[in-house]
Amino acid sequence: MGLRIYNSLSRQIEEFTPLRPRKVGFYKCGMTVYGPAHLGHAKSGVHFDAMVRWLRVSGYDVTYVQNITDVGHLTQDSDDGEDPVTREARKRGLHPMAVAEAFSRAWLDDMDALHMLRPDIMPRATGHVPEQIEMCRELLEKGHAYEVNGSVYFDVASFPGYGRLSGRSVAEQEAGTRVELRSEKRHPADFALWKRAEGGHIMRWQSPWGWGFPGWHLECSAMARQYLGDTVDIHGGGLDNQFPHHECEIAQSECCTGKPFVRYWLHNNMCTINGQKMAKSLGNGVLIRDAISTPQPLLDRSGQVLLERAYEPTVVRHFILTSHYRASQDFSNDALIAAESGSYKLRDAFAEVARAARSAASRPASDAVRTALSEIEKRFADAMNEDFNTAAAIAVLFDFARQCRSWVADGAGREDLATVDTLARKLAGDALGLIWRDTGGSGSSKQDDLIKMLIEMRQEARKSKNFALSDQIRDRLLAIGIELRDGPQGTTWSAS
RNA sequence: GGCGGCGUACCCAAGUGGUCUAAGGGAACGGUUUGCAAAACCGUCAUCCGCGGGUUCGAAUCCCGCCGCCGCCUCCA
Repeated sequence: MGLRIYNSLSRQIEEFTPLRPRKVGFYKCGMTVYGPAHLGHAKSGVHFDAMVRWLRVSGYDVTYVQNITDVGHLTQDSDDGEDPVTREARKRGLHPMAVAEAFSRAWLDDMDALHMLRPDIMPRATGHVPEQIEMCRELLEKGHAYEVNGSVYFDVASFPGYGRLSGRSVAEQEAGTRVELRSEKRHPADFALWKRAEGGHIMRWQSPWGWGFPGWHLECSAMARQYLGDTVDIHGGGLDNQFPHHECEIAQSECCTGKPFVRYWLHNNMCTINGQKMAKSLGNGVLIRDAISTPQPLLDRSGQVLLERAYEPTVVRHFILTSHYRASQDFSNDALIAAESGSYKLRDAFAEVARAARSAASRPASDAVRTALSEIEKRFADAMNEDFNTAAAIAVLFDFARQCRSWVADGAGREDLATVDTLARKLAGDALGLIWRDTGGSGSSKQDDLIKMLIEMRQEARKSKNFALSDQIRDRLLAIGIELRDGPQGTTWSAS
């Protein structure tokens, strides 16, 4: 069975067929770099990362493009308001590009921590101004845009498809929209392709219409076209960007190229924390960097606990993947604790297989193991192929982990265990990006040797029934985060 | 006001017409194991899927009504 994905455009699950066989052009709306990334960015990023990983594991040659918005994204509406990057720069007394640079790097750090694959191309809006001007020019030429006082607006009335993605009609919207006075636009739904730069505007470029800067929506159309061609296979982003951002992208791109812009639109749902929307006004936003490294409990503005402590990045990732990308997900301390216990169960089972694969005796490969593995792989693929059901895929991993334990306990041979280990790395690691922090025990460092020595001393104490001493060794190691585990094959340990 | 989504056990969360007396995880409880623990393993844990109707041979899954929660419509992943 091949991949089936939910297409926001048709509102149903469709079989996935890329434009060119085995090749996928994947564009994801990246972030606007005026602040550090929060858990919402993590949810979106992790889910789209899992999709790209799965496409690649499935044999597709994916070109993954994720933009960085560093100019043009206005805080108000398309013809008024300030660029948030510029606003942040003013607050900090920095150049806007310095702000963009700082938060771009911070975002890369967060992505890396959560084991998101770096996009193949991370284009920036400011680096593609000529392309945007060119697109603007084409749209004017084709009669889909008009210029007013140095700004260029897209003429929504010229594109009958406008509203199809988000299920709105321009006429309906007019009724609910606040009356826009003193607007230059012909129609309230028209949006800016190019904005005239007023007096003190720092981020500005020379254009056929004078000094100005590009509108937010235009960058994605221009950059997607630049790197993926007129039609991209998959375009992803947050549900909150479905309207107006994606709607506007479609209008610009299709009017410009005359071709369908996107074959499959994918939208991830939003997240909440303790049942509430994360909002600046509530002071309950949780940054990725805090979730994975805070030394103390995270509180909201009213002193309520958001997260008791930090969680390993892979635990955060695991938690995100236990819900579907189109479902909303609530972050809470309890939920993360539960995810942590479960995630470490997988980690430990797979680590044990890897360990056993190095030490087990050689033995002819077993048909039973081979059959079980292909069964696991099939169930996992079925889950992922059904609109990237990562939650169901993780459920398969738990079954897999249980079997791993029993193979090791039953003394499976080195060859079988190596095959098991390879599959575990493929499904958990390559496909889902569940790559846990090294818990030690590979036996190569001085610390490992020391712990090994203490374990041996504890064994001596236990043999001579000196339990006071053996327990003391165990307890004191635990106090510094090293947990001993006694098993039939001896004692293993892991460091937290 | 307009548009859309959701409500599954103590918690998280899959499943969207029959294989569902509902996956998986966490917690809890009982047991095996252990010098004692931890880990691991086995077992128990929703006859039922917000509530009330309806359609159907058959519904958690479709339709209608109600209640509750959330999102979008202005920037947000």
